[in-house]
Amino acid sequence: MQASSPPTPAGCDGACATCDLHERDAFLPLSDAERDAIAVFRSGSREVAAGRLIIEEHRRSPNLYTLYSGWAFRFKTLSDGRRQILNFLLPGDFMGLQDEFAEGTTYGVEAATDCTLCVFPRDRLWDFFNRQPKLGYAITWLAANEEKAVDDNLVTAGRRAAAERVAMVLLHLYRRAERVGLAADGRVPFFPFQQQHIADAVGLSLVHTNKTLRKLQRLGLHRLEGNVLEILEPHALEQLGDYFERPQRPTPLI
Amino acid sequence: MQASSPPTPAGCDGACATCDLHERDAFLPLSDAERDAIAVFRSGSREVAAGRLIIEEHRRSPNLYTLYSGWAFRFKTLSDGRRQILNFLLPGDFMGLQDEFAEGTTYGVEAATDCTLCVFPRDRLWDFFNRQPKLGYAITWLAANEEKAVDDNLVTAGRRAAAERVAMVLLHLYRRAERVGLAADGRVPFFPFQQQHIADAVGLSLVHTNKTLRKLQRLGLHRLEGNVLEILEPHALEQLGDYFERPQRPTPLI
DNA sequence: CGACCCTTTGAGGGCCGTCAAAGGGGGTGG
DNA sequence: CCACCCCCTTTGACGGCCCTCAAAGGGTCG
Repeated sequence: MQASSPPTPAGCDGACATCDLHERDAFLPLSDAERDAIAVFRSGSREVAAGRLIIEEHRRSPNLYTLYSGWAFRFKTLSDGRRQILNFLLPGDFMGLQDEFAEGTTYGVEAATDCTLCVFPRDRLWDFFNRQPKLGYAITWLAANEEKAVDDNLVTAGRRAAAERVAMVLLHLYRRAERVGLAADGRVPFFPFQQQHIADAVGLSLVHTNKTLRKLQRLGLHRLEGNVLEILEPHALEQLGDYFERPQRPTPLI
Repeated sequence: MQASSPPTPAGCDGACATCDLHERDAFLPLSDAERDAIAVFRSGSREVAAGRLIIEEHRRSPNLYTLYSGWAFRFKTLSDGRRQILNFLLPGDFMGLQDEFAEGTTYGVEAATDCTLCVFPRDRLWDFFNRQPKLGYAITWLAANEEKAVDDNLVTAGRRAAAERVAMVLLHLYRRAERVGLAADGRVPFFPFQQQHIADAVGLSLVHTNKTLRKLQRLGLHRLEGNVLEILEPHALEQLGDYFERPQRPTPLI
């Protein structure tokens, strides 16, 4: 099941001016001056292997990151080991802001697949805002957008029944993936999450998550086998999860 | 029980230069130029009675707000009426950012007590960022800080047992109130929430929330009667809720 | 005094968690 | 090339936490 892996993404050559992520229509176009400012802000890139931590819980990260390729997730753990996934990270997502303004990091970020990251030193953030208010505005946009995702997950964990939770998270992950070209035609060809991840995201136990996934699959709503996810009945999943979303407009990319 | 109400706060006279919230040491001091910029951004003030909506769900608000006085909360509802409270709002909190970047508002904000708000027209936000990058940075700070609160609530709803949830939310509300002078010495003299609010915040039913509150009260951890909340054993509540937090540093105030 | 809202308590059941163990695929080492 | 091991998935059994239903208690307001 772990055998298939996505085609290795085009590496980031370190030049933001030729960054191919910016070409995608999921993201807002940038002026040359803005690209230059981002290049100045950026200190380099970093590779993190699947399963390793990008940001450690309870330790202040000296860097902020943009996920350039791969899948990751943000999480918190309680002292007895219970883990809650807060939200998922896909290419273009910005991370590390929350602890800019706190005493210490309060969450961790783990790479679900091999990941490539753009690295931004935390201590250049204010200078970046100052030089390019428009990009500061863009970062605020990204922060607000991430909060919306956490809001949705909170409603899921707090108020949805098991089948509703699973329906919602499958649809959410598919749509996020489709938006950045990691899925198409109802199919995520390299779905990187195990059932434990889904359980940790929606607030169910692993066993009950499995039973619920099987139930929805028997109903023909989706297919999750190996690491291929297929959304067979998007409308039914929407209905079941009470989860309707308009297509997202292009977002900024730092 | 609804009889006692807090002393009416000093009204906002409309001049940010003399705003008394800024004097509190919970907030970062501002330069005169910054206060002026905020005054230009601000279009007026608004009063909302307890129980009324500040921001309506699914409708785009033309304004952003800072809560000047009172208690409020942000929430989402599912189509069958189930409601989840996302986070609580106290004086100094900024609201409305999330839908700046979305198609429509995806959450509502309700006043739990009579509230006074500073009103900021949404369409002046970019100009505000442009003129005062430092205050744009401050808004990002506020957004990131609010996301941290939602993160915590998600862990609560997703992974904590009933008693843990209740312990955590009581402690959280007390600390938030204490920080802005609405509580002291383990006592919140005008606690504005009903058990239904607590239930909606932690993801439990009203009945089970009541039973859990009574259980913790019998154990002597807290007292909640009428609209007075007393935290009797903060250390025990921390331990039970696995919820430890360092005192928060001063935050920006817009 | 009655209506209404919120709180409180009890009864019963179902959803979901925990425990346990088998199945299956891939990787590793012999 | 095969055997073994490990990780993940799957299924069953059982129990308990929490939800729903129901109704009484208490305070406030008209």
